[in-house]
Amino acid sequence: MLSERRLEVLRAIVQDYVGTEEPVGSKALTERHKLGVSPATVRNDMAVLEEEGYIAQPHTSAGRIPTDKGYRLFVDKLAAVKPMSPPERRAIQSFLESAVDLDDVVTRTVRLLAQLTRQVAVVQYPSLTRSTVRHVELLSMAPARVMLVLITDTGRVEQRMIDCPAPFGEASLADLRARLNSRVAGRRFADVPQLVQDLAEAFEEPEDRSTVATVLSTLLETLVEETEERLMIGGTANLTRFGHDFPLTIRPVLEALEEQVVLLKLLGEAKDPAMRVRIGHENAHEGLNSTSVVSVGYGSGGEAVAKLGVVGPTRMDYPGTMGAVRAVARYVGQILAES
Amino acid sequence: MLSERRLEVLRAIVQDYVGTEEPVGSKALTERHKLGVSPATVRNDMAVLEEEGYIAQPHTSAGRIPTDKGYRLFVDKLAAVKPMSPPERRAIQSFLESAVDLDDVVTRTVRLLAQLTRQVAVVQYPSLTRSTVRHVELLSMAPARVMLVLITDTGRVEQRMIDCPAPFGEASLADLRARLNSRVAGRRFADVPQLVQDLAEAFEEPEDRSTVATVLSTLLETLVEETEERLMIGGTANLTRFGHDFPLTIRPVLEALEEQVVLLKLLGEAKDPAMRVRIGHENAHEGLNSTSVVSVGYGSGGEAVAKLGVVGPTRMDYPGTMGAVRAVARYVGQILAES
DNA sequence: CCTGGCACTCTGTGCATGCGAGTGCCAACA
DNA sequence: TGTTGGCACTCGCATGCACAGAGTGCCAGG
Repeated sequence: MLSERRLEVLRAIVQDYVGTEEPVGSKALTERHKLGVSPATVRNDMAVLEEEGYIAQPHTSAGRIPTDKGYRLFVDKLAAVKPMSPPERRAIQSFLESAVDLDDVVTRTVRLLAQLTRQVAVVQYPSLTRSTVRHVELLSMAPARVMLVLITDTGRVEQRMIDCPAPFGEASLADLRARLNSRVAGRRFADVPQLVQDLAEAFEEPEDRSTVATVLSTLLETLVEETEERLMIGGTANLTRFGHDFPLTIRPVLEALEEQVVLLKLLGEAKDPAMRVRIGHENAHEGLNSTSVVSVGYGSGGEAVAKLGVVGPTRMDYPGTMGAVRAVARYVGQILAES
Repeated sequence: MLSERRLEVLRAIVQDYVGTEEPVGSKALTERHKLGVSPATVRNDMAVLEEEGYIAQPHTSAGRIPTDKGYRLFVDKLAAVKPMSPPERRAIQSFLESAVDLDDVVTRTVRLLAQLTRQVAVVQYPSLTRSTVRHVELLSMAPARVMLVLITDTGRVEQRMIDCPAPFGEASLADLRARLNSRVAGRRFADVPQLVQDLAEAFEEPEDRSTVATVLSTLLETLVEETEERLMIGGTANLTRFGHDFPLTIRPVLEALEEQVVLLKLLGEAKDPAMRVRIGHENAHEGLNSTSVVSVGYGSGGEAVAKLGVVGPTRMDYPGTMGAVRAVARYVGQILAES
């Protein structure tokens, strides 16, 4: 175990490096921080820290910079999440409150996150599977064409066109609509395909209804699959603040940001709503090995319906970023619960 | 007026510079192109071209690069739009055909454009104002809460929640819905607010209906305003191919790309569907002074319902880019017409 | 009007040099 | 044992300089 002072030295190195973007040496450290010891002592400590893999030097005779492992220790043991100031909180809340619909909430959240953290923001749309159904609607568009509209308690609306095998009367459509709603309204979305399946089996009589119900069931499943993964990103201009060598690092990051699949993995397992920090090589995706991802779940109730987070250089202000991410997630949750 | 050969020299300079990204000199030019004259002659021509402002040299004793004015001449007089090859056309068509809904069409179009041109792609959603209404629906969500759902002939679906001043019976809702649809279905979207207004005035009887109709009218107007401007971008990773000095150029471009308003202006006046090329300083937005924008309208009928285009360095392959943009626009139009 | 030749101007590169920041190690000290 | 000051050493980086290469402008001759 590292001594108290060595941890203090590590903390100082991380703080200075995050601020200056330059390798930090022993002398500069003792000048900027009140460590109460001489540069020589710090040098010894640094040697140990380097031995243990927490810091490294880019070249011999240069200062030290934290490694991924060093940042990890910093995040786990040395840093406290920095809470937002009351004015900041008010600003967040009022900015989010003026959103008119779900799209707007997400758009605003992305902007807000990007501005607060000065990094790239990623916000996942509230998951269908973990929302409950508020309303299902069937609209007759043409004799054999029906549009299905789904509305969730998080305000999300999805629609799909259905081509029916046979024309469909307005009366039977109304009947189906009523049965459908009485079955699924208020239920969790994940259960809906099964509920609809049951509904289909309950029919014995007119064939067309049962076939439509079957079509519905499969349609709902694909709908869930397809729309599960929507997300929105913003603040990509902040990538230019990555660092001096950034032409090399920025490209794979931009590429990764265009891959929805990668991003979703990035935000982490959707189950747990806890804040999660992935540092450098802890990210599975290779292009993101020099970035860190701070993500957290948000939701209207106690449970997370989706995730949001930011992507930035490993050299980032972790306490501040974590504070901002957490605060935004909290307020988005509130807004969704109200709407 | 410039002589035939001088135009030929300009064309050669543009082609070489676009290919190599390096200033092109007289000797290299005569080697790579069969101009039939000696380097010295080319030098004289270059001097004239520079005098006229079509080309410039970054430093004394360096080769020449085209100016914005040079590219403009090239695009207007010297370049023919390069048509896509049949296999490319087939690929475009089949890729777009497998889209399941409007969102998917737009997403795919963006990807396609970005891949084909290797530049940043921008696609505007089909305009509400210039579409026609296929269907309007009113859904009762709660006693005094109604959801309005709009479906256009381009497959676009928009919805808004309405808080009614007083509870609203299912019967009167159905009545209103029927009247509404008979009035607006098949009409141009731009006319809808007025039509609904007329509908409201036609009512004399139950007050609630007329108030709801009024609410509807204003709601529709704001809906149009708010949703007019949706667009999607992609291929930002291609920004890294901008050039050596790109850390300076890329930032304002990324910033501009996040400003919807700027982008919409960028695509040009929505009225005319003709292909448009804006080169360097021809772009009003300062951050885009070193980029060119190729945009064109697309639509399901003969008329443009929206625009799409790409943003790239002024040093781009104009014939190829224009060919790709035009082809994609054409096929997107087809797909929309079919759906 | 075109062409070859020539002098001139830059940029980019390789190389030697000097400076400064930072390190590692050691001997001395509490 | 842990801390400290001192000292030699190592690099990275900036500077200065010479040189090659590409390109230009201009001029005289065909």
